[in-house]
Amino acid sequence: MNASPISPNTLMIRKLESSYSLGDEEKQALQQLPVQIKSIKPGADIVRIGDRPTRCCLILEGFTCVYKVTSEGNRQILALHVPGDMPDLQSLHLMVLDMSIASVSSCKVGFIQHDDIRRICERYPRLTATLWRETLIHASILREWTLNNGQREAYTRIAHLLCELVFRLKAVGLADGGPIHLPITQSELADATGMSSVHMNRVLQALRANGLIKSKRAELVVPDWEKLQEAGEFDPLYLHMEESDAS
Amino acid sequence: MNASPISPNTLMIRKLESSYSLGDEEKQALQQLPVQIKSIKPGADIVRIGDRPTRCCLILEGFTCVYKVTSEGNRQILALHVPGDMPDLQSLHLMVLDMSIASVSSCKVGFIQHDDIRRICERYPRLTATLWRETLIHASILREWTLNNGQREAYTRIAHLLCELVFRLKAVGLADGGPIHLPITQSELADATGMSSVHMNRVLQALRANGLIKSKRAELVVPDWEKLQEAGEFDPLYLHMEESDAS
DNA sequence: CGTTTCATTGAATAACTTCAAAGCTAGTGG
DNA sequence: CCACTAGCTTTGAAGTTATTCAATGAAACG
Repeated sequence: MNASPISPNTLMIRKLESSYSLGDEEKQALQQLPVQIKSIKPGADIVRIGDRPTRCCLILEGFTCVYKVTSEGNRQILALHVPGDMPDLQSLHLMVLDMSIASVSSCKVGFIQHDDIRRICERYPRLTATLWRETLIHASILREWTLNNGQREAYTRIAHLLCELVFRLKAVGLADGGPIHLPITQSELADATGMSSVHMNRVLQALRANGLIKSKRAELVVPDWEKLQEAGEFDPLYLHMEESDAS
Repeated sequence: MNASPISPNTLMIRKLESSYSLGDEEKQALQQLPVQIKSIKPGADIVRIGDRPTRCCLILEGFTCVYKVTSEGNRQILALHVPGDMPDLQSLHLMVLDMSIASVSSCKVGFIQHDDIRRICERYPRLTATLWRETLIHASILREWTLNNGQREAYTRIAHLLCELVFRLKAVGLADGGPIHLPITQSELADATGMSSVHMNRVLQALRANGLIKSKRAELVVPDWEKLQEAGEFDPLYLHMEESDAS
């Protein structure tokens, strides 16, 4: 289905380039980064809170999530990542991980050594800026999530989350008008939006009843994007795509 | 009360140094950054969503918050900042602001031109790392907030938030064992934790009844830190203080 | 074909919100 | 110095949203 013939490095470059222009030298440097590829089963931890990583990960196929758990055992999903994302760039500068990352679907992940990244960042400051920017965009997305979870009622909240996912998948070519492969359970969506899975189920039914989505298992269809966007109060500004920074 | 005789630059350096070692050259460069100081009334916007800032701000006195508002007009506070914090470093790399920043109390803010920061970052890559790190810590704090708001019940949630505020104020010398000057209204605490101000009021009363806090107006006393910490399930790992990165 | 995981349903309960009013406190201007 | 005002806190009662528990149904996997 996503039998992508492109290399991990090319995927990364395309993603970074999609919101920030890169020079030829930088691209070549990225192209030569060693990437260690690993396949991961659904629901497995990739890195854990408390770890002191010596490498960053790059999502190649499938979905992953960032999460934390309270002492009562309640899980909050803090981010969902799609192919091209680098979820733990922060470990370049924060020694101890303050969150865990797990696979949501079965997926392929590439690992890049911190040392390798640091080396090319020293040489190409523009690359530093690009990676910094990537972490800033993740922070912006989390701000929107926090607004969403804290201030919007369940119906709007879920519509918003679905809008974001579809939008981001479109950006990496994993969604067009047709059915979207979205292997995320209702329970996981519930953990991401801070609600119970029972309520998630009921609200999804309401969205379906209103014709905003069609969904079964791991497949999502959005018959009317405008309508869903409106229901979710979705404004993609916070994703910071298509900004050109010529400074 | 906080008649701090130290300069804005020194405050910034101390804050950055408190979690990351800086060389003499870097410190000197920071020391020479031009800072434009401005006094701001309570409840005033400092920068607004949609702006394209050409400078960053540095909190010198008082409290500020980052917030976003839904189209229904509900406000979510996404961060609270204390003196020494730089809330919008992100604007160095994201052209359009995706959030607003407002004063919570009356406060003093320093403004530093992007160009000036970029100049010294180019020259001292270690400084780039330090500022990047600062933005990453803010992101980590937001993750904890999102976990807190999404998964913990009101009582625990508020205890947690209060723990964090006290902890961060201690770190910049604005809290010792005694009464803490905390000019934040219950309504603002409610907006930060995603609950109604009425409920916030009732839960604060419960915390007081249990002897975890004493509070009136803009003053907070924590009679038993251990107890409050336990009630809030507070573990300061996510604040990433006292990490030494000698790499 | 059995097992597991995920989705769906109903009913009872709990947590929290909303609305509306009243009480406090600090600051303001006479 | 006092009365007034504005903003913040507190209270009660009713209503809503969402949770929990427990069970059933449906699809995927080996």
